[in-house]
Amino acid sequence: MNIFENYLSQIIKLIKLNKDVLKLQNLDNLKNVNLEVPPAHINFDLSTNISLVLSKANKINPNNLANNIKDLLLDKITHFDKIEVAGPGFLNIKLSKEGIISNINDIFKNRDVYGSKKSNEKYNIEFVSANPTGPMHVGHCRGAIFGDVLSNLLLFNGNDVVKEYYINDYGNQIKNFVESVYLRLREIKFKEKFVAKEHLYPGNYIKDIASKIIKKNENIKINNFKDSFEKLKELSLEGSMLLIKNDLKQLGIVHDNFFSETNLVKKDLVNKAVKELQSKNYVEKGYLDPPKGELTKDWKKIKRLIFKSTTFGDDTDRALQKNDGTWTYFANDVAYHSDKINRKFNKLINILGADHTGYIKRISAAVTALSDKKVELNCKVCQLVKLYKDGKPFKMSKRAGDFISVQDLLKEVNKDSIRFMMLSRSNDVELDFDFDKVKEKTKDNPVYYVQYAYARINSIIKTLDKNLSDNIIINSESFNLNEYEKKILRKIFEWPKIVESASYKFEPHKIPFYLYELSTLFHSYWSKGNEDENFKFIEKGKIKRSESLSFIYLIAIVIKNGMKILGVSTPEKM
RNA sequence: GCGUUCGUAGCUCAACUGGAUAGAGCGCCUGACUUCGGAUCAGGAGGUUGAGGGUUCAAAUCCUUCCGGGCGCACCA
Repeated sequence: MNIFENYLSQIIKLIKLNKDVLKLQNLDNLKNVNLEVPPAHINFDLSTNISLVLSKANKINPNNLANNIKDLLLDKITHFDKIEVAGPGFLNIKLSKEGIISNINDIFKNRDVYGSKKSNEKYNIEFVSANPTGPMHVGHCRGAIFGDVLSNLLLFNGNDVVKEYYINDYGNQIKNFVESVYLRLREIKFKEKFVAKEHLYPGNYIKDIASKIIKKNENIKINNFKDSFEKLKELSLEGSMLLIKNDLKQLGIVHDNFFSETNLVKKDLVNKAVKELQSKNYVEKGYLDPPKGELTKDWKKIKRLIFKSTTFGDDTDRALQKNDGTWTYFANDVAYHSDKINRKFNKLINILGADHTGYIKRISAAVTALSDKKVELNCKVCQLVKLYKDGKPFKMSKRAGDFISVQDLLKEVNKDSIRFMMLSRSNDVELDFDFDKVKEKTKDNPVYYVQYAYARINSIIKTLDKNLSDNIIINSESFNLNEYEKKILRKIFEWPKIVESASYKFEPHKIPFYLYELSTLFHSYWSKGNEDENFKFIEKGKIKRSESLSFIYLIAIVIKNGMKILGVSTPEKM
């Protein structure tokens, strides 16, 4: 339980007990009451809107109520030292010395898990799921890191999390990919010239995959594409997935499960899923209207199986069968999600690229239908990454094969910078990724700024011949905080709140922002010593005040916990 | 046309499921290095939160109508 939850529950308990004294009849909207960090210019530790919320429901003056609550809290909660009624009726609270020390000790006790909030859900989080037709490019990077960090965040809170990659190894794109490998194989073996056609993959990595296949399978039959397809598909996919897994590994991402679309079809899971939808009466055999937007050439009016996704708010019903009667990509995906439900996950998360926004309604509808509204599917969309180099936009073209791969990126920038940078914006906003900035080792590059704060802390600890895992004992007799330390402490107390809101809305970007702010406070705290001797931490190799030592430790604990969630290293020296 | 998403300082973005005087970084201006590591710090200027209307003690946040940008709109994947 964090500091806010702890005190809020105490406050609410007291209000309930003293309902009559406070002349409150209606306590229905107590859930709207919050306890939070006051704005920066207000010199208090906590702030609550309780009298504003309750005065409305009970039609009484918020200021009078606030004063009554103030007296009650000061009387009953020993950790509260001073309370002021401010603005329209906020209660600002200062903690007593015992309160502060008790909360600090709590942090030292919890250490690695400080900030986590116990939760016990079973999550499946699907991310990356890049087509297995080649290595990853920069565009995949954002969703990959977003998904990984979100997983870390949910794990930090004690949830059960399975990180999953859906391999789209079925359908036309794969066929084209395998054909490209096939032609490269013939190029190597029969010296046939590879003729680049529109539907084929031009990249050099196809050659690499082909030559690896030949090395391992000298006698592979490639006389006829149709006959060798199955075997070749298996080998080609092995090759491309190896590339992708290597890219992911270098970014610090490891999936728990790779789920193959082909297997889904082989195991007949699609039939089963469609039958299940049919039994629930969400499928009909009928005609779809032609698409509304631009005219499409190949549209045909054919009777086919249709999922009635409009029942759940989709714009139009969706086809489960193609013209030739085989299943659509969507039908397969329905089966995949049905399988997730059958594996007893109660929370599903999909991380998608911006170009899949239009897909969310139909797949959510399918999950709702299949689970009888019991399982929640949350789709998070990562907007585009715009690359900049030398101040100019850097265009990519996948068709021409001149896209920037994750490998290209890693050649220039380290993993830590990439991860931190990719999370430095909310996922639903486009992100400018500037090659030059991300290489800088200055304040312009926030990852170094945060790492540097941590390294500085370590340099102090080393000077004192101490260890970060040491137990800090706070001497309550002489414990006295200066203004900077009070500011820092409030920030430290805020950490659990940041974790909570980041997990609640699936918005991991709040963590880098917070860590940056915390680091700012630290660098400023540190620099006070440059201006004023009295603020130096160390004198003749010894710590001057035990308070400052405990603060350094607190900051280090939080930075470490935060960076661990981000999957970014915290070097002790830089 | 429909859906979706965004619009906040010159630029790039925050703002904790409606809170107090809307905050950072960059850029610009001023200052601090025989340094407890300057990969840093201190200070300053900079705003009608795209526009109008509504809901309420309280709106950048919710509703509504416009305006503008992104993405999507096959039975493809």
